Amino acid sequence: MEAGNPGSHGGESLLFLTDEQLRKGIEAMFFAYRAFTADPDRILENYEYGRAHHRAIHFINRQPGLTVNTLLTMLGVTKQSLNRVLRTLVEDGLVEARVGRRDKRERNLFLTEKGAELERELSDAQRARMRAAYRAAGPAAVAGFRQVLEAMMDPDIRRHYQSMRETAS
Amino acid sequence: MEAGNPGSHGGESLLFLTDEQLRKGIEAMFFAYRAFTADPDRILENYEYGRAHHRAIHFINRQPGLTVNTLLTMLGVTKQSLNRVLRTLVEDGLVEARVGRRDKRERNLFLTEKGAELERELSDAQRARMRAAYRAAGPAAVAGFRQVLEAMMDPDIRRHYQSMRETAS
DNA sequence: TTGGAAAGTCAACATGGCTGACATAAAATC
DNA sequence: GATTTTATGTCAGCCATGTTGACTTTCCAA
Repeated sequence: MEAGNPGSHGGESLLFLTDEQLRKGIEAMFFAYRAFTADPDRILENYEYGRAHHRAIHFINRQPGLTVNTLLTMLGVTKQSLNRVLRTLVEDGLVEARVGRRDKRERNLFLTEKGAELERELSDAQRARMRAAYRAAGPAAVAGFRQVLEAMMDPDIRRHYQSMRETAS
Repeated sequence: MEAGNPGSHGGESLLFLTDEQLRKGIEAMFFAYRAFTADPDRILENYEYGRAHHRAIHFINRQPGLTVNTLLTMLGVTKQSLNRVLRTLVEDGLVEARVGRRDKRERNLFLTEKGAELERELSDAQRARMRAAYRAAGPAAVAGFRQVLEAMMDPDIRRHYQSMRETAS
Protein backbone atom coordinates (compact mmCIF):
# COMPACT_ATOMS: atom_id res chain seq x y z
CA MET A 1 0.00 0.00 0.00
CA GLU A 2 1.02 3.59 -0.62
CA ALA A 3 3.02 3.41 -3.80
CA GLY A 4 5.26 6.30 -2.78
CA ASN A 5 5.90 7.03 -6.39
CA PRO A 6 8.75 9.51 -6.80
CA GLY A 7 7.83 10.15 -10.39
CA SER A 8 4.27 11.19 -9.79
CA HIS A 9 3.16 14.60 -10.98
CA GLY A 10 0.34 15.61 -8.72
CA GLY A 11 1.60 19.12 -8.13
CA GLU A 12 4.48 20.52 -6.14
CA SER A 13 3.37 19.32 -2.72
CA LEU A 14 3.27 15.66 -3.70
CA LEU A 15 6.90 15.64 -4.66
CA PHE A 16 7.84 15.61 -1.03
CA LEU A 17 5.78 12.64 -0.03
CA THR A 18 7.79 9.71 -1.26
CA ASP A 19 8.30 6.88 1.18
CA GLU A 20 11.95 7.75 1.31
CA GLN A 21 11.23 11.33 2.32
CA LEU A 22 8.83 10.18 4.97
CA ARG A 23 11.22 7.61 6.36
CA LYS A 24 13.98 10.18 6.55
CA GLY A 25 11.61 12.39 8.48
CA ILE A 26 10.87 9.56 10.88
CA GLU A 27 14.56 8.94 11.47
CA ALA A 28 15.23 12.63 11.88
CA MET A 29 12.59 12.79 14.60
CA PHE A 30 14.10 9.84 16.40
CA PHE A 31 17.70 11.05 16.32
CA ALA A 32 16.88 14.66 17.04
CA TYR A 33 14.63 13.82 19.96
CA ARG A 34 17.34 11.73 21.51
CA ALA A 35 19.81 14.59 21.28
CA PHE A 36 17.15 16.97 22.53
CA THR A 37 16.73 15.07 25.80
CA ALA A 38 20.37 14.14 26.27
CA ASP A 39 21.59 17.36 27.89
CA PRO A 40 18.93 17.61 30.61
CA ASP A 41 19.28 13.89 31.24
CA ARG A 42 22.97 14.35 31.96
CA ILE A 43 22.21 17.12 34.43
CA LEU A 44 19.49 15.13 36.13
CA GLU A 45 21.95 12.36 36.90
CA ASN A 46 23.52 14.66 39.47
CA TYR A 47 20.21 14.91 41.29
CA GLU A 48 17.88 12.08 42.17
CA TYR A 49 15.42 13.07 39.48
CA GLY A 50 14.55 11.77 36.04
CA ARG A 51 13.05 12.93 32.82
CA ALA A 52 9.56 12.79 34.28
CA HIS A 53 10.52 15.35 36.92
CA HIS A 54 11.95 17.60 34.25
CA ARG A 55 8.72 17.58 32.28
CA ALA A 56 6.62 18.42 35.32
CA ILE A 57 8.97 21.25 36.25
CA HIS A 58 8.92 22.60 32.72
CA PHE A 59 5.16 22.93 32.55
CA ILE A 60 4.76 24.26 36.06
CA ASN A 61 7.24 26.95 35.15
CA ARG A 62 5.40 27.76 31.96
CA GLN A 63 1.98 28.00 33.56
CA PRO A 64 2.42 28.84 37.22
CA GLY A 65 -0.66 27.91 39.19
CA LEU A 66 -1.89 25.25 36.80
CA THR A 67 -3.93 22.47 38.38
CA VAL A 68 -2.92 18.85 38.70
CA ASN A 69 -5.54 17.91 36.14
CA THR A 70 -4.22 20.33 33.57
CA LEU A 71 -0.70 19.09 34.09
CA LEU A 72 -2.00 15.55 33.70
CA THR A 73 -3.52 16.41 30.34
CA MET A 74 -0.35 18.03 29.08
CA LEU A 75 1.94 15.24 30.19
CA GLY A 76 -0.41 12.53 29.00
CA VAL A 77 0.26 10.13 31.87
CA THR A 78 -1.88 8.67 34.64
CA LYS A 79 -2.34 10.53 37.88
CA GLN A 80 -0.54 7.74 39.69
CA SER A 81 2.53 8.23 37.53
CA LEU A 82 2.44 11.96 37.93
CA ASN A 83 1.78 11.78 41.63
CA ARG A 84 4.90 9.75 42.27
CA VAL A 85 6.93 12.49 40.64
CA LEU A 86 5.02 15.42 42.09
CA ARG A 87 5.23 14.07 45.61
CA THR A 88 9.01 13.99 45.61
CA LEU A 89 9.17 17.47 44.13
CA VAL A 90 6.88 18.85 46.84
CA GLU A 91 8.70 16.94 49.58
CA ASP A 92 12.04 18.27 48.36
CA GLY A 93 10.71 21.81 48.28
CA LEU A 94 10.92 22.41 44.55
CA VAL A 95 7.19 22.64 43.97
CA GLU A 96 4.46 24.19 46.07
CA ALA A 97 0.87 22.91 45.82
CA ARG A 98 -1.55 25.56 47.04
CA VAL A 99 -5.19 24.80 47.73
CA GLY A 100 -7.34 26.41 45.06
CA ARG A 101 -9.00 29.68 46.00
CA ARG A 102 -12.22 29.24 44.09
CA ASP A 103 -12.36 25.46 44.13
CA LYS A 104 -10.69 24.05 47.20
CA ARG A 105 -10.49 20.59 45.67
CA GLU A 106 -7.96 21.82 43.21
CA ARG A 107 -4.27 22.26 43.82
CA ASN A 108 -2.44 25.05 42.07
CA LEU A 109 1.16 24.21 41.36
CA PHE A 110 4.07 26.63 41.58
CA LEU A 111 7.84 26.34 41.50
CA THR A 112 9.63 27.49 44.61
CA GLU A 113 12.85 29.44 44.23
CA LYS A 114 14.74 26.16 44.52
CA GLY A 115 12.51 24.64 41.86
CA ALA A 116 13.02 27.62 39.60
CA GLU A 117 16.77 27.21 39.97
CA LEU A 118 16.70 23.63 38.75
CA GLU A 119 14.34 24.64 35.98
CA ARG A 120 16.83 27.23 34.84
CA GLU A 121 19.72 24.81 34.87
CA LEU A 122 17.83 22.25 32.80
CA SER A 123 16.27 24.78 30.50
CA ASP A 124 19.55 26.56 29.82
CA ALA A 125 21.08 23.36 28.56
CA GLN A 126 18.12 22.45 26.44
CA ARG A 127 17.71 25.92 25.01
CA ALA A 128 21.39 26.09 24.17
CA ARG A 129 21.04 23.12 21.86
CA MET A 130 17.83 24.44 20.40
CA ARG A 131 19.41 27.83 19.84
CA ALA A 132 22.40 26.31 18.09
CA ALA A 133 20.12 24.30 15.82
CA TYR A 134 17.99 27.36 15.06
CA ARG A 135 21.07 29.39 14.22
CA ALA A 136 22.49 26.69 12.01
CA ALA A 137 19.24 26.21 10.14
CA GLY A 138 18.13 29.82 9.84
CA PRO A 139 14.86 31.67 10.44
CA ALA A 140 12.93 30.25 7.51
CA ALA A 141 13.78 26.71 8.52
CA VAL A 142 12.68 27.42 12.08
CA ALA A 143 9.26 28.50 10.89
CA GLY A 144 8.91 25.32 8.87
CA PHE A 145 10.11 23.21 11.75
CA ARG A 146 7.41 24.61 14.01
CA GLN A 147 4.73 24.23 11.36
CA VAL A 148 5.43 20.56 10.77
CA LEU A 149 5.62 19.76 14.47
CA GLU A 150 2.33 21.53 15.09
CA ALA A 151 0.67 19.65 12.28
CA MET A 152 1.92 16.40 13.75
CA MET A 153 0.39 16.93 17.20
CA ASP A 154 -2.95 15.53 18.26
CA PRO A 155 -5.55 18.27 17.86
CA ASP A 156 -6.49 18.51 21.54
CA ILE A 157 -2.89 18.94 22.53
CA ARG A 158 -2.28 21.37 19.71
CA ARG A 159 -4.88 23.66 21.25
CA HIS A 160 -3.10 23.54 24.59
CA TYR A 161 0.18 24.16 22.86
CA GLN A 162 -1.04 27.17 20.96
CA SER A 163 -2.71 28.77 23.93
CA MET A 164 0.27 28.30 26.22
CA ARG A 165 0.87 31.52 28.07
CA GLU A 166 4.09 33.36 27.40
CA THR A 167 5.50 33.27 30.88
CA ALA A 168 9.22 32.88 30.20
CA SER A 169 11.49 32.60 33.19
CA MET B 1 21.76 33.93 32.13
CA GLU B 2 20.78 34.37 28.51
CA ALA B 3 18.80 37.56 28.50
CA GLY B 4 16.62 36.42 25.62
CA ASN B 5 15.99 39.98 24.64
CA PRO B 6 13.11 40.25 22.17
CA GLY B 7 14.02 43.78 21.28
CA SER B 8 17.61 43.16 20.26
CA HIS B 9 18.68 44.17 16.79
CA GLY B 10 21.50 41.86 15.90
CA GLY B 11 20.21 41.06 12.44
CA GLU B 12 17.38 38.94 11.21
CA SER B 13 18.56 35.61 12.61
CA LEU B 14 18.69 36.79 16.19
CA LEU B 15 15.05 37.76 16.19
CA PHE B 16 14.13 34.10 16.35
CA LEU B 17 16.15 33.28 19.40
CA THR B 18 14.13 34.68 22.25
CA ASP B 19 13.59 32.43 25.23
CA GLU B 20 9.95 32.27 24.35
CA GLN B 21 10.67 31.03 20.84
CA LEU B 22 13.07 28.45 22.17
CA ARG B 23 10.65 27.25 24.81
CA LYS B 24 7.90 26.91 22.26
CA GLY B 25 10.26 24.83 20.16
CA ILE B 26 10.97 22.62 23.15
CA GLU B 27 7.29 22.08 23.77
CA ALA B 28 6.63 21.45 20.11
CA MET B 29 9.25 18.70 20.15
CA PHE B 30 7.71 17.10 23.19
CA PHE B 31 4.13 17.12 21.96
CA ALA B 32 4.95 16.17 18.40
CA TYR B 33 7.19 13.32 19.45
CA ARG B 34 4.46 11.90 21.60
CA ALA B 35 2.00 11.96 18.72
CA PHE B 36 4.68 10.56 16.45
CA THR B 37 5.08 7.40 18.54
CA ALA B 38 1.41 6.99 19.46
CA ASP B 39 0.21 5.19 16.34
CA PRO B 40 2.85 2.45 16.27
CA ASP B 41 2.48 2.04 20.02
CA ARG B 42 -1.21 1.31 19.57
CA ILE B 43 -0.44 -1.33 16.97
CA LEU B 44 2.27 -2.92 19.08
CA GLU B 45 -0.23 -3.51 21.87
CA ASN B 46 -1.79 -6.21 19.71
CA TYR B 47 1.51 -8.06 19.61
CA GLU B 48 3.81 -8.78 22.48
CA TYR B 49 6.27 -6.16 21.34
CA GLY B 50 7.15 -2.68 22.45
CA ARG B 51 8.69 0.49 21.10
CA ALA B 52 12.17 -0.99 21.36
CA HIS B 53 11.22 -3.77 18.94
CA HIS B 54 9.82 -1.23 16.54
CA ARG B 55 13.06 0.73 16.46
CA ALA B 56 15.15 -2.37 15.81
CA ILE B 57 12.81 -3.45 13.02
CA HIS B 58 12.89 -0.01 11.48
CA PHE B 59 16.66 0.14 11.15
CA ILE B 60 17.06 -3.46 10.03
CA ASN B 61 14.59 -2.69 7.28
CA ARG B 62 16.46 0.43 6.32
CA GLN B 63 19.87 -1.18 6.20
CA PRO B 64 19.42 -4.88 5.56
CA GLY B 65 22.49 -6.81 6.62
CA LEU B 66 23.71 -4.28 9.13
CA THR B 67 25.72 -5.70 12.03
CA VAL B 68 24.68 -5.81 15.66
CA ASN B 69 27.29 -3.21 16.45
CA THR B 70 26.00 -0.77 13.86
CA LEU B 71 22.48 -1.20 15.11
CA LEU B 72 23.76 -0.61 18.63
CA THR B 73 25.30 2.69 17.57
CA MET B 74 22.14 3.86 15.87
CA LEU B 75 19.83 2.93 18.70
CA GLY B 76 22.18 4.28 21.36
CA VAL B 77 21.50 1.55 23.90
CA THR B 78 23.59 -1.15 25.54
CA LYS B 79 24.04 -4.51 23.91
CA GLN B 80 22.18 -6.13 26.78
CA SER B 81 19.15 -3.96 26.13
CA LEU B 82 19.26 -4.59 22.41
CA ASN B 83 19.88 -8.29 22.83
CA ARG B 84 16.76 -8.77 24.88
CA VAL B 85 14.77 -7.31 22.02
CA LEU B 86 16.70 -8.95 19.20
CA ARG B 87 16.46 -12.38 20.74
CA THR B 88 12.68 -12.37 20.80
CA LEU B 89 12.55 -11.10 17.23
CA VAL B 90 14.85 -13.89 16.04
CA GLU B 91 13.00 -16.53 18.07
CA ASP B 92 9.69 -15.36 16.67
CA GLY B 93 11.03 -15.49 13.13
CA LEU B 94 10.85 -11.78 12.33
CA VAL B 95 14.59 -11.25 12.09
CA GLU B 96 17.32 -13.44 10.69
CA ALA B 97 20.90 -13.15 11.99
CA ARG B 98 23.34 -14.52 9.42
CA VAL B 99 26.97 -15.16 10.26
CA GLY B 100 29.13 -12.60 8.50
CA ARG B 101 30.85 -13.75 5.33
CA ARG B 102 34.08 -11.82 5.68
CA ASP B 103 34.17 -11.65 9.47
CA LYS B 104 32.50 -14.64 11.02
CA ARG B 105 32.24 -12.93 14.39
CA GLU B 106 29.72 -10.50 12.99
CA ARG B 107 26.02 -11.13 12.56
CA ASN B 108 24.24 -9.52 9.65
CA LEU B 109 20.64 -8.76 10.42
CA PHE B 110 17.73 -9.10 7.99
CA LEU B 111 13.97 -8.98 8.24
CA THR B 112 12.16 -12.16 7.27
CA GLU B 113 8.97 -11.88 5.27
CA LYS B 114 7.06 -11.97 8.55
CA GLY B 115 9.27 -9.23 9.94
CA ALA B 116 8.80 -7.15 6.83
CA GLU B 117 5.04 -7.47 7.25
CA LEU B 118 5.08 -6.04 10.74
CA GLU B 119 7.47 -3.35 9.58
CA ARG B 120 5.00 -2.36 6.92
CA GLU B 121 2.10 -2.23 9.33
CA LEU B 122 3.98 -0.03 11.78
CA SER B 123 5.55 2.11 9.12
CA ASP B 124 2.30 2.69 7.28
CA ALA B 125 0.75 4.15 10.40
CA GLN B 126 3.72 6.32 11.19
CA ARG B 127 4.15 7.53 7.64
CA ALA B 128 0.47 8.36 7.40
CA ARG B 129 0.82 10.84 10.22
CA MET B 130 4.05 12.21 8.82
CA ARG B 131 2.48 12.58 5.40
CA ALA B 132 -0.51 14.43 6.81
CA ALA B 133 1.77 16.80 8.69
CA TYR B 134 3.93 17.37 5.60
CA ARG B 135 0.87 18.08 3.50
CA ALA B 136 -0.56 20.48 6.03
CA ALA B 137 2.70 22.36 6.41
CA GLY B 138 3.82 22.42 2.80
CA PRO B 139 7.12 21.66 1.02
CA ALA B 140 9.06 24.67 2.24
CA ALA B 141 8.17 23.89 5.83
CA VAL B 142 9.26 20.30 5.37
CA ALA B 143 12.70 21.37 4.24
CA GLY B 144 13.04 23.60 7.28
CA PHE B 145 11.80 20.88 9.57
CA ARG B 146 14.49 18.53 8.34
CA GLN B 147 17.19 21.17 8.56
CA VAL B 148 16.48 22.01 12.18
CA LEU B 149 16.26 18.36 13.21
CA GLU B 150 19.55 17.62 11.52
CA ALA B 151 21.22 20.52 13.22
CA MET B 152 19.93 19.27 16.54
CA MET B 153 21.46 15.79 16.25
CA ASP B 154 24.78 14.81 17.73
CA PRO B 155 27.42 15.02 14.99
CA ASP B 156 28.32 11.33 14.97
CA ILE B 157 24.72 10.33 14.60
CA ARG B 158 24.13 12.99 11.97
CA ARG B 159 26.73 11.31 9.81
CA HIS B 160 24.94 7.99 10.12
CA TYR B 161 21.68 9.70 9.38
CA GLN B 162 22.93 11.41 6.26
CA SER B 163 24.59 8.34 4.85
CA MET B 164 21.60 6.10 5.47
CA ARG B 165 21.05 4.06 2.34
CA GLU B 166 17.84 4.66 0.45
CA THR B 167 16.42 1.21 0.72
CA ALA B 168 12.70 1.91 1.12
CA SER B 169 10.40 -1.07 1.53
C1' DT C 1 -28.26 15.43 50.89
C1' DT C 2 -26.47 13.04 47.56
C1' DG C 3 -23.67 12.40 43.48
C1' DG C 4 -19.64 13.41 41.14
C1' DA C 5 -15.15 15.68 40.52
C1' DA C 6 -10.25 16.60 42.10
C1' DA C 7 -6.72 14.81 44.31
C1' DG C 8 -3.97 11.39 46.83
C1' DT C 9 -2.57 6.73 47.92
C1' DC C 10 -1.47 1.63 47.92
C1' DA C 11 -0.37 -2.48 45.48
C1' DA C 12 1.07 -5.01 41.66
C1' DC C 13 2.86 -5.37 37.23
C1' DA C 14 5.40 -4.41 32.46
C1' DT C 15 8.81 -2.24 29.63
C1' DG C 16 13.06 -1.00 28.72
C1' DG C 17 16.91 1.47 30.21
C1' DC C 18 21.35 0.43 33.12
C1' DT C 19 25.79 -2.03 35.31
C1' DG C 20 28.74 -5.91 36.12
C1' DA C 21 30.46 -10.33 35.25
C1' DC C 22 31.43 -13.90 32.35
C1' DA C 23 31.59 -17.12 27.93
C1' DT C 24 32.61 -18.18 23.15
C1' DA C 25 34.39 -17.73 18.68
C1' DA C 26 37.10 -15.59 15.49
C1' DA C 27 40.21 -12.12 13.96
C1' DA C 28 44.41 -9.65 14.64
C1' DT C 29 48.76 -9.07 16.49
C1' DC C 30 53.05 -10.21 18.56
C1' DG D 1 51.85 -20.52 17.47
C1' DA D 2 50.52 -18.03 21.46
C1' DT D 3 48.24 -14.06 23.02
C1' DT D 4 45.23 -10.24 22.85
C1' DT D 5 41.34 -7.96 21.13
C1' DT D 6 36.83 -7.73 19.04
C1' DA D 7 31.95 -9.09 18.25
C1' DT D 8 28.45 -11.25 20.15
C1' DG D 9 25.60 -13.46 23.57
C1' DT D 10 23.96 -14.25 28.24
C1' DC D 11 22.76 -14.12 33.32
C1' DA D 12 21.48 -11.49 37.26
C1' DG D 13 19.89 -7.60 39.40
C1' DC D 14 18.64 -2.72 39.75
C1' DC D 15 16.04 1.58 38.53
C1' DA D 16 12.75 4.87 36.33
C1' DT D 17 8.51 5.31 34.69
C1' DG D 18 4.64 3.80 32.52
C1' DT D 19 0.16 0.92 33.41
C1' DT D 20 -4.50 -0.93 35.92
C1' DG D 21 -7.52 -1.36 39.80
C1' DA D 22 -9.28 -0.24 44.19
C1' DC D 23 -10.15 2.89 47.72
C1' DT D 24 -10.26 7.45 50.55
C1' DT D 25 -10.91 12.29 51.54
C1' DT D 26 -12.48 16.63 50.47
C1' DC D 27 -15.44 19.58 48.47
C1' DC D 28 -18.57 21.55 44.83
C1' DA D 29 -23.04 21.44 42.81
C1' DA D 30 -27.53 19.75 41.68
